[in-house]
Amino acid sequence: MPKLPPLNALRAFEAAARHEGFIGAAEELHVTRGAVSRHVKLLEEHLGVPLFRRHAQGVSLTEAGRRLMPVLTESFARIAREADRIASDALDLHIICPPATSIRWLLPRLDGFRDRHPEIRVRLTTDFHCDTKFDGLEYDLGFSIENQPTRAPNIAVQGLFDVRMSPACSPAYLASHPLARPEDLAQADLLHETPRHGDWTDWLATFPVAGVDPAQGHDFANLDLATRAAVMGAGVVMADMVLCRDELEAGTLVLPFPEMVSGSPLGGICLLGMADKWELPKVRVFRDWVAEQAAG
Amino acid sequence: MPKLPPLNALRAFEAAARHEGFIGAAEELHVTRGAVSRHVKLLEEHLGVPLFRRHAQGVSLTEAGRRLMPVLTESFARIAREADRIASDALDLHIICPPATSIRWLLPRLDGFRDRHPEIRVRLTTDFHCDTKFDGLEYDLGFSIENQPTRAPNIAVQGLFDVRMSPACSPAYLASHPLARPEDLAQADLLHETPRHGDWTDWLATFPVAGVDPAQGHDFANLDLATRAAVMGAGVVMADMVLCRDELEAGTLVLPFPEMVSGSPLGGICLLGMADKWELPKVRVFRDWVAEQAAG
DNA sequence: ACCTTGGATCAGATTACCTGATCCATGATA
DNA sequence: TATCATGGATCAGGTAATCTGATCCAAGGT
Repeated sequence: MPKLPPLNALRAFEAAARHEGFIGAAEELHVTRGAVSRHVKLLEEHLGVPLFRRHAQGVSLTEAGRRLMPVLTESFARIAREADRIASDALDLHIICPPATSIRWLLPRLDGFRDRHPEIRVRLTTDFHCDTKFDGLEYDLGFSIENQPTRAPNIAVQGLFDVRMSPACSPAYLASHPLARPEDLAQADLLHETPRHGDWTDWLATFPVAGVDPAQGHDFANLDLATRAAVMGAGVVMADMVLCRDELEAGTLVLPFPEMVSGSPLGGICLLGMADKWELPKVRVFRDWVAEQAAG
Repeated sequence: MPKLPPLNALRAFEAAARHEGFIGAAEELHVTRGAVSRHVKLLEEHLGVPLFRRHAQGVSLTEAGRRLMPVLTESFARIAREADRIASDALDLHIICPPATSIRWLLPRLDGFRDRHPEIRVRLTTDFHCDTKFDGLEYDLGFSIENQPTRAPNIAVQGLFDVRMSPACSPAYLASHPLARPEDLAQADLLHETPRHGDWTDWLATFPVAGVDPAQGHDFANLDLATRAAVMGAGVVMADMVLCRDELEAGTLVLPFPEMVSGSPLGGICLLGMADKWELPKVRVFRDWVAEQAAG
């Protein structure tokens, strides 16, 4: 098992070797030359070999020193580079967001945030398991669909907008599959997102409709895909009023039962963050911007 | 300019990451878990990112930790490996010796030393510039041809044998180039070693012979090559009685003027060493063995 | 012969580090 | 469900490693 020499002595030696003198190294390390001299001597004693030849003007490497130096220079540079990258990543704003919210709501607006705050580099991770994954370590903020506002005391929450759902389909689908009454949904193709798979169940809990099997229909990996399938006329999706606003305004999706929009029971979209980071400038600024977007 | 985090903290983190826990790391580093905890915390503060996720049983790496760990593991291993090699080389006995002495005297005897002291690994460097190169840093002992026994006070010297020189040639050369009297050397092909080029001059200073031009003849990179050229009948070499003993005993070289053997003025072969290492076991043992070989 | 440069060295000050005790959260055990 | 075991966090206090700053010394340059 190879043993590691004293690391600070290695660093002093490496600096001295690079500067070809102890004074240069001392300046770089913000210590006196005596300290560098001591470190080098310690390392030489540890290894049992002289690493420098001392002459009147500076020092020069011995064979042993010449072998050791490049290893140290490269290793230290590699460590410093990686540590720097990690530290600078920590300055970025890391956000995690579920797929549909990410692709249909956040991403289209994010350029606006970047324009307003070019100094903050936003790094968005789109993943379904936001709420369970969110522990404040990897991510500064997380989007989540919550109906219980209670969480661990160190997690702060900021509500954005309610989840308001209603069945939606393309005008073409509506023409070929008459949906005059809610009961007609029993014959319709229901479109689901698989990970939650509760959208239809939740809505039917609010608006009980006899004869509709909430398990029937097609499954999609996320709500965005299900919605796009609905636009293409594949069936009826349980559409979120906010996330599907573009399609509803453009008329590519229509609501057969516009009066039957479920409200808060299904929960609301909110932002999660660690309580101790909640007021960091980068977090604060993003929270304010998101709140503004959600209101507008 | 990337900045290097505290190195001891990096080492503690690396060990903790490898052991997936602070206790294992603490044992490896021979400290308490509190110390490891402190180091890791320090590093996390330095980088501004958590490196571990703490749970009840041990810890697991965060994204940042997962990026940092392999860099450290590899770098430290590389440093430890090289440092170990350098340290173990320091245990070897490093000797520097001029070419002719090396090839004609030391090397043939060295197996005998290895047999007697298999625990000492001898590393022989054959190089002309022994005496100037020898500073006790790269080499533990150096062979040198000295005529002035005074050196720096920190250099110890041990005489081995005198340099005793006399012209020598092959029997065939002698037959075709009669060398009845020293003056006949004026017509002979003199064989020189180039780096010193003083062998004939020195000998002629002891035995002045009218008409002989010490610059005339052929040059060889070292005395061994010149001697082998003489054996092949190329001319007359200034042969060392010790280094050419084999050829003289076998009769492949003969001395036209056996009574004209120069003595101590040309100096003697000796061993050089740093005074402070002079009595190290490995040095002592080698010195004794060389003295024995020189006497025998 | 003088001065400048650059490393070696030492006593004393300072800092970083380690210890060892205690606390706390979690998951296993009964 | 209470208890225990495990493993990390934390803190005050002591110790050891490290740094400072003065001084010394050797080697080149002028």
